[in-house]
Amino acid sequence: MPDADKPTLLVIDGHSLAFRAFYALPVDSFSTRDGQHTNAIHGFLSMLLLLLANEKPTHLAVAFDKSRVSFRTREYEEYKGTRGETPPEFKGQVPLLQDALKAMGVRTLEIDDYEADDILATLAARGRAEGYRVLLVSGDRDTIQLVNDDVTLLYPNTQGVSQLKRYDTAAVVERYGIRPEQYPDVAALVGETSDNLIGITKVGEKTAVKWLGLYGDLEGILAHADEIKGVVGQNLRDQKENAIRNRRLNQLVSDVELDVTLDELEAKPIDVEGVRPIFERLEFRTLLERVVKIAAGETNGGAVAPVPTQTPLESAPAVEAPTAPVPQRLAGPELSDWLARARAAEPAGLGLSLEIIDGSVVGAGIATADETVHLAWQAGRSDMAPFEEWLASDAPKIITDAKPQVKALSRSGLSFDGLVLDPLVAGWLVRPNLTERSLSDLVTFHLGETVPQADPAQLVPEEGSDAGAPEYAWYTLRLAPIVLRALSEGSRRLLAEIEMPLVPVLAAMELRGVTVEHDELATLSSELGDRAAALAASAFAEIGREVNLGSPKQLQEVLFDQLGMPKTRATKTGYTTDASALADLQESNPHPFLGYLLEHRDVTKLRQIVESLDKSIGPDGRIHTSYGQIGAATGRMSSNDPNLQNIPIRTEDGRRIRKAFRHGSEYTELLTADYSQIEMRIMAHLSGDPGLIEAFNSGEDLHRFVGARVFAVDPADVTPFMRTKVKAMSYGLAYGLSAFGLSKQLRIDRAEATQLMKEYFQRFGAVRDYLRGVVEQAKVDGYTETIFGRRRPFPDLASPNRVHRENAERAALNSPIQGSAADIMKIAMTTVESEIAARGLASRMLMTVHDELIFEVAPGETEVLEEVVRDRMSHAAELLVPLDVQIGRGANWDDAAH
DNA sequence: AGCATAACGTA
DNA sequence: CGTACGTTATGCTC
Repeated sequence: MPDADKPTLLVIDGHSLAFRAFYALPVDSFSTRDGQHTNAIHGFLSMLLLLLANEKPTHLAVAFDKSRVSFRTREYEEYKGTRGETPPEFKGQVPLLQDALKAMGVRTLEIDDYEADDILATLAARGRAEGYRVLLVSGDRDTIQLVNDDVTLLYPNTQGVSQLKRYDTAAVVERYGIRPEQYPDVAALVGETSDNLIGITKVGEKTAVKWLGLYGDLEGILAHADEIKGVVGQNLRDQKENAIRNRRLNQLVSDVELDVTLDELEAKPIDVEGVRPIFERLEFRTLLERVVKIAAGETNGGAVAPVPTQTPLESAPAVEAPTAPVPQRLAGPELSDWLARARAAEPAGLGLSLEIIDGSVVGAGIATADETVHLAWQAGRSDMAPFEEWLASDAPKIITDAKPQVKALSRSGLSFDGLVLDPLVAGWLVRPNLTERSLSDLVTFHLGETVPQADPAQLVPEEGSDAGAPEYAWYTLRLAPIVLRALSEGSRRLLAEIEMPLVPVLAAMELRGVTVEHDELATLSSELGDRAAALAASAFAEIGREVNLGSPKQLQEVLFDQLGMPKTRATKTGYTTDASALADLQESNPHPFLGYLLEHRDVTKLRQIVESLDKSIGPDGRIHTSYGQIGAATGRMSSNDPNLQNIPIRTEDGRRIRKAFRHGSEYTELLTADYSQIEMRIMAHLSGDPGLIEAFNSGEDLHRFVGARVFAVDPADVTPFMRTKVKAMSYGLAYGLSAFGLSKQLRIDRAEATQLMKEYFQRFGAVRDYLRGVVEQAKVDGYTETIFGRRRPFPDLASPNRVHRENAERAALNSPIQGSAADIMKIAMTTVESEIAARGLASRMLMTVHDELIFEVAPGETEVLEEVVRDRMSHAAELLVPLDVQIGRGANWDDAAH
């Protein structure tokens, strides 16, 4: 078989190379924010990627020394005894390196009692026997003995690990003047300082090679020791035991028992998703990009070997990233023709990116795989009609971060339809714990390329448009197949049927906003301000000085130093002064200061919310929040600028804020609709628990029903206290509540909490089984899944760190429940919105708060809107239990609550 | 100015 | 030692 056709086995001495890398790269330049040194890992992986690219091994392994002791140290205590303590900066890096290699799918090997070089020797022998071309990488000269026609050694030079010298037989002969298999004899005579093997005094490389030439091998030399004249001859005779011992120790063992076959070392495509968390933890940005590139090369070509590249360490990849085509400027019939051709060329959709200034569209970029068009748009330009028609049609469009662009289209009076994919949303479905928040993040992550950064100084507002949109559209189009491929089939359906249709719905809601009365808020704010000032004054009087009540640091001084209160729960920076700790202190060490402080906290918190809302009221008298569709890892939406999902409701003062939320002047009232106990219903559905299902079908109050079962009494005899307990228990379940947490929350003792949980699970055992099953399944799959196929990965379920692991377990437990509720709400929102449109109603959906929707009602539409909302919401999903929707109406948000 | 932390509002 | 968010003030570092 010609060499080129042979499979290539690459085996690396991990310890030796990592150590070389450690000394080659400055420790200070490679460490994570939390102080973990990474220079050895970085250098090693960088070298590995280079090797993968250049050598294209079909099979791959990295060998490590299992410990510093081996059969050699047992035989000769001083073996490697000259080596000092391992530098502490190096020590911790090896396990992390091994983790990273595992994540990359690279097999690591270590064998008790043997050194990594013995593993190299064994694999070299096996590889040769089985017809492989073998490449060894080691910084240990003993491995020279392994070189032959099929085995090549790559040896790092003094400059580090980025350049490896190739030793084949010819190179060994040239460098040492001997054949590779003779090298151990030379080394035995000369000695090896780094292994603490002392050779024959006055015998250096030259003498040893000369002797070998004369007598063939070490045995021959020793047999003829008497013939060798002079002092060196005498030294040889005196010290021959050294040479014999050295020779015994430097012979590598080529038949170590390994628990792998060569087949099992086959190089696998790199799983980018698996590698990413570890590389991110190590803060290896450029390396990650290189890995992504290699992986992308594999998925495209299907080849095992990575993309060919001569990448020098830490410089830009030699393989040029493709660049976007030069945009054409088209209008009128030309534009029309181009769009027709482009649509035929890209049936899955064209890439689109809009240029937006002050919220309005001023231009657009449209892309196919190899062409881009740049349009300058303004209202009334007739030669833009083909573009406007295309926008309004259901012709498929792909837009990264579509929501703001859909809003801009709407504001500019352009109709829009046909959004089939937003790679930002799709990318979030791939990795819901996202870090990619922009097109450029996605491109770096999925394509391993960098979006050319537009220089702000270069932006020429010529014809009201800047360069950029065509390129963005082009990158968007290229991302599309990659993010789609990364999604499971269920996730693709979720994307197409739930997430994409939701985009224009959220855009419309944001544009509508909600009327909030400034005067109401202003009055409330000043009143709260007065109360805060009075409370602060009272608090200061109690301690005889003024402190900043908003500063935990200063409060700690007051509480623990000045007032001598017992220390509370520790935080990173001291001791907590949070509300529950202060309440505990108030019980154990009553002090008026605590009461004033607690109340001051409440009042200032409310005032702060009021102030921030007030500032957000626009010139139209309305607040336009922004919904984060890719906000929460569970699938929920978030709200920001301002957050309308944390408006107080529990206290009277809080509800006064809700009273400031009104309907617009064209409307008659607000209508709120919320799912009652949706998470419990989802638990009933997912667990199939007969008791819980019966509870929801019975029409009885849920907590009363559950309480009756748990405490074995009639529903009528369930006391409020019993109800409170089971309610806390029920809700806690979905969060992975422990007996400890339950006892703390209910202020009952641990035994009672444990007993309560026991009774609960005796009656509702399927719930417990389900919750356990979720975590177990997640440990197997690595992710959880909602009813509608939304996945969320949980790498930490396998964490050796108990705190991390148990946190992941609770999150995994909760995710399908919270996530399914989010799925249902998203479906409801989309269907309600389209039903309102289909019926031609003027009423509008304004807000969502996780399980609640808020509408403003147009004159005369109360009944029909209520019917539409109730119908669409309750039929958003068919579960084993009904989805109950509660509806309320009123002049403001508070009154509309039921 | 940018960042982390503690605290706290909602579902 | 209960999940998921966003916002704020404080106090540190740059």
